[in-house]
Amino acid sequence: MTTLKQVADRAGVSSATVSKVLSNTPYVSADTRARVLKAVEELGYVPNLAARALARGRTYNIGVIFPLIYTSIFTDPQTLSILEGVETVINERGYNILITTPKMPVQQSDQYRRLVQSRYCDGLILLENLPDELMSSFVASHNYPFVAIGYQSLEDKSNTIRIDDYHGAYQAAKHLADLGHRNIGIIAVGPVSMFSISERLRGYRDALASAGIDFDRLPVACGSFSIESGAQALRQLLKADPRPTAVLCVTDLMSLGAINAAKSAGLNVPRDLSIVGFDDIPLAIHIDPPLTTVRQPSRQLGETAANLLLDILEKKQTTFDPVVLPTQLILRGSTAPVRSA
Amino acid sequence: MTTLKQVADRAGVSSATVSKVLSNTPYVSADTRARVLKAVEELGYVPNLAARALARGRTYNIGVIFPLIYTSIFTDPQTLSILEGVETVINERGYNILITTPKMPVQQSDQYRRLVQSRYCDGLILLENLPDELMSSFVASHNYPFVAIGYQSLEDKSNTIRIDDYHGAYQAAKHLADLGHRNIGIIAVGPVSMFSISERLRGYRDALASAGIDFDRLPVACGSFSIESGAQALRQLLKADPRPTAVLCVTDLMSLGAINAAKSAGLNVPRDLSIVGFDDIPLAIHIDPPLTTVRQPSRQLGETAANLLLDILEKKQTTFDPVVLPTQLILRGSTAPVRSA
DNA sequence: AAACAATAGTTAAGCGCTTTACGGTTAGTA
DNA sequence: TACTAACCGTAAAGCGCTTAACTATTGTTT
Repeated sequence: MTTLKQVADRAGVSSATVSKVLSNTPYVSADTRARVLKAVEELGYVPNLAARALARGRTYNIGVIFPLIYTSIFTDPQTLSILEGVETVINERGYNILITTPKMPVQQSDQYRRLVQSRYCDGLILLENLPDELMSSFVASHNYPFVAIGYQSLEDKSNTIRIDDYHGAYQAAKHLADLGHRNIGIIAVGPVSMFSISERLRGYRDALASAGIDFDRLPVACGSFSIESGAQALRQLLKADPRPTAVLCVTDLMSLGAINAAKSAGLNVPRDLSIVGFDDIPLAIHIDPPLTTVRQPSRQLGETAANLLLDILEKKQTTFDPVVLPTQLILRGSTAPVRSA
Repeated sequence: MTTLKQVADRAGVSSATVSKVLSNTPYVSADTRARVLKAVEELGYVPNLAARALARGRTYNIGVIFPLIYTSIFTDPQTLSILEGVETVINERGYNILITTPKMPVQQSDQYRRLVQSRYCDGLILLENLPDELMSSFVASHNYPFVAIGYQSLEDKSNTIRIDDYHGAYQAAKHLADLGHRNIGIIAVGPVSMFSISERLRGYRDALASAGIDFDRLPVACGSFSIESGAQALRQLLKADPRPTAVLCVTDLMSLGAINAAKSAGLNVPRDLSIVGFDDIPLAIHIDPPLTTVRQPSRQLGETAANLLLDILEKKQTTFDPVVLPTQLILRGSTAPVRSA
């Protein structure tokens, strides 16, 4: 392994000078600079990042902590889009990305604690969606720079970025109400409580209330994010009396299961049953019927989070006010007006 | 931030002793050990990993390099499963995982070179699937420990692990031939050439040859991994004369598109057209009709790769012979006997 | 021509940890 | 009892890099 010293010897300068050249510090003559760069080239020198990290007090690592809830984050399209956005920005801006997916309870995860306490990263991006598993306060108490994606309950709620779950859900529910549906089944997630899901449910509730529908009298079934669990939930909802004419589903993946189950039960979607999802996963447009759903800018969420964190680290700003990205109702073929009985 | 020195002072010993305690070196009295651990506890001490890395010459980072081909790796279910397997093992065994998805051409990617040359990781896991973008030789030339997932062209082909694309494809094609299909369309991927895809095509070719079918006279269309591209490819195949009665598709995602397109064209799958995929993505069982496909143990691929790499790093072994994991044909509803005209 | 500023490069002190070499004890053995 | 061997703990060097502090040179200003 070539070291700074070897480059310095070859270029006939001190190692401090080489360091200066490599970090673009001013006050190095063009001639020296050239000699140094030549030596670097010839020796194929690349700085030892561990040494640099120690000396500079910065690792150029960004930690990404995405707790796994029901399933691996690697099977959840939304989380992946976020991750994709994060990865792009972090790498473009010259940092490394270090991923951890601790199991619950997060606080007891070795990985998690190791990462936070060893300060092996310059900053952290947290997926903060579980009221019982909040990381921000712990991380903040270590004076660790971070950005939380989701909801968090620090006093000031700063450094948080999320999508507008509430209004997205509101629109979805309003859409069904506008189509004349009154008897609407809900597919939620349980028993683990998640901020985003609660907000979506709150959106449904308020929208339906505006249409004179009492959310609390509606049939509710809980899934666990998977397609299959959505199918099961729908089967359960179909037992309700009177049978729902529409279903609000808090995630797209479960909507797929619901549509399958509805078809298997001999129902035509949307004629007999309208279904609306949430997320707008890439697949949503390819299923039959194409899914009416709420689009959320997941990739942008990741990009923004990463950019904000790096801006903070690079002192371009200190903290930032909560950012809320808008959602959008996408009308496709899985919803239709209620048929008069 | 608490340092070793502070712990040492509090425990009334030298920092060397603290270091010994923390690394379980023998010859420390139970009493001293207890005092040290107490001080560690009280101060909430956690070692600075950058300093440790510098002193030990090991970072406990494992780099994962998955080049992005047509799309982000974050949208490819197979890659994700591999990643999931890798992540699980790496974290369980106390390492950190550092992910990079360089754009092509890989060799010119800054991220890629930075990671390889700075030796910031103890070892690398490479997704090696592109003949024109081979990384192993470059990495090996840096004396960097690595494991390649896929196909690579180092002389000895050691330290490679992959699935049995050839036999999986062979079985898929044989299945169609056994059902009486003679006129079979192929949905491949192009124009970028990939080892795994070539092997699958070779499997098709040999199986069909055994059944007396000349692969070269079969209609072929190329997609680009996405669902939509699969749909387009199928539309193209349907123009062939005579129209194929079955389609072999090199990936499941494109099979989904193909099924959709077939339906849109008024064809019944499998009655009018049999379709068989490759991968067995989670969704395969949930579509209509459920997809006949070839299952590959992607997660296990990732786990094995990670375990082998760590074994090498921990000197449990040096190199290993190529590992080939078996594939399995999964019969579902998208294939049926050919109808006599 | 004196005073100062800007430029170019060096020295040396760390960053926080690991580890070798070594001194001092204590126990075991002949 | 003397000698070895196993223990326990410390001092100090060093991993490879950065960066203040410093010297020396050249250029600029009045």
